[in-house]
Amino acid sequence: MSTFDVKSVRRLADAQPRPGGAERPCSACSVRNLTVCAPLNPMELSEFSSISTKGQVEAGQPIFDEGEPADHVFNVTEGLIKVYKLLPDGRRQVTGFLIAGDFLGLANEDTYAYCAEAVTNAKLCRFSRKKLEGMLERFPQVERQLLSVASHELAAAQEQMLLLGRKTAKEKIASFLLKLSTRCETRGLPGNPLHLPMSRNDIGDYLGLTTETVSRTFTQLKTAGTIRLLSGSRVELADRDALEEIAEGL
Amino acid sequence: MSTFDVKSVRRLADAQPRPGGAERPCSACSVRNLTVCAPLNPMELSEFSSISTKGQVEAGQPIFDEGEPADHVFNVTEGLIKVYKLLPDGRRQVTGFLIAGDFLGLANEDTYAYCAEAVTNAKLCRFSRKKLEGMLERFPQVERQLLSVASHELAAAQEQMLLLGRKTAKEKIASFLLKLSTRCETRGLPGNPLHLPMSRNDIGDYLGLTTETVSRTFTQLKTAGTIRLLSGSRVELADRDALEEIAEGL
DNA sequence: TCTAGTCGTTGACTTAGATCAAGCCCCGGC
DNA sequence: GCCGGGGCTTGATCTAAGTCAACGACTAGA
Repeated sequence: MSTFDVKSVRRLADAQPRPGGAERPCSACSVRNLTVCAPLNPMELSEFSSISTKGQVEAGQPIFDEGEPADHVFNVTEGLIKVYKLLPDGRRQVTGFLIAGDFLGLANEDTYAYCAEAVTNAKLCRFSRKKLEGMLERFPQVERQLLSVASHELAAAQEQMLLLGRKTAKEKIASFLLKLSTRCETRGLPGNPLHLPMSRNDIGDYLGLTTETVSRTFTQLKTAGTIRLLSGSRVELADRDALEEIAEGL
Repeated sequence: MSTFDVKSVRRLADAQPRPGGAERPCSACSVRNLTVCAPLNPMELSEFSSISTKGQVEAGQPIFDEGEPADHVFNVTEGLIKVYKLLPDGRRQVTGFLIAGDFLGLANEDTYAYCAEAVTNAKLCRFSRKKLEGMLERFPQVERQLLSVASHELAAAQEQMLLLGRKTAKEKIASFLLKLSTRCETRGLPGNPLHLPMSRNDIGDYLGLTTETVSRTFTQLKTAGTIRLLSGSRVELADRDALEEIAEGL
């Protein structure tokens, strides 16, 4: 396994491997059991890891843009990534926030259908798509895992459509906080209090709202005692049951 | 291959195979080259088809509901299916309209995460999930195809999130008409004039709008000469370029 | 042919959330 | 400690789309 970093290149997708890099092996990966690599045994993992490179991106840096050749796929191992699509006039829809263990770059076309950008400093594990596809024949369990990941993402996408199309601002915020909290917990990150490193604007673009409405809704929930806004962009979900009722429109 | 129909049962998912049924073989299937079966050669197809049953559903009949055990997956061979999710108070989000060649039931949980219902009389090809999973080991090209289908659906889902979160009513309607039109064309169905057998209400629930707004927006586009409303719930896309500009917010 | 019911259209009015416009707070650099 | 600037919050106002209500157009069945 080689390494790379993006101190000097604009995009992680363009970064060249740094062959001599000393890095923790995949077997010691913090998200070992959460990713597409999970079904591999140690020996297989070692072979599989030969096509991967580890890298890091600084907060605010793009990883790839919509329309670029989709040459790589990634595993997020640390930090927060946002994925979004744009309209010509600049309107933006954030389609997902990715955390440790999430897979990035699943696409069937030869170009990316969306942009990906680091929200915080982040670390990723990068695979050449071409090499990965070659590997899949030898490791069908990874392909199975990819299908499973895609199915889960599809279910999540449908849930998000329900949110975007039919929920009120309050319901959207409550759903967002709950889903992110449980997702963090399943990845070994603190779920309550919950860290929200993304801006109000990012949250708005994820929920189909404006910054102002996001802000107002947070204060509303705070005033009702349902959440508490802490320092360091942290939120405490003070009354989870209430949030759950709000999220479902009850 | 056996057959079944749902004259006497409420749900296609519950219908029992009718072993003696005389049916066209899979090799003569109208969507042969559009579905997950596409990568199979005639011999493989014949073996593969042994686990499938063909069936039909009448307009308005459910195929399965959210939360039911996800025992089957389906290929739509004829007609129109709608897929949707509900909130406890009845608000509904249609997450997709499926036509000939579409795959239904992709899910990774043991229960369906959404409801599926026939909009028009429809024909489907049904597979037991358990048997299908067993087959996948023998036919990795089908698994590959499933991953490809899932990736495409994921990209479409992200496109729909952009629509739901950030587009205006007019942009939503224009995007909807264009996308459905091209999708019909790739499946060998007429794309212009376009048949819209679903109700205004269904369209609204797909686009995050109300019936009234859908109706008003249609008249608006009609008045502008961009579309023409024909008899038999058909729409002519009179000015495709204009529609495309509207859809992208230009 | 009449009738009842469903779906679509149109109009009048309301409203959730957007927009516009200040301030405020917090953090980093000097 | 003192700016300076971005992000966050709050207030005032506006508007796209929702709601409520009526009516028209098909369709299916008596």
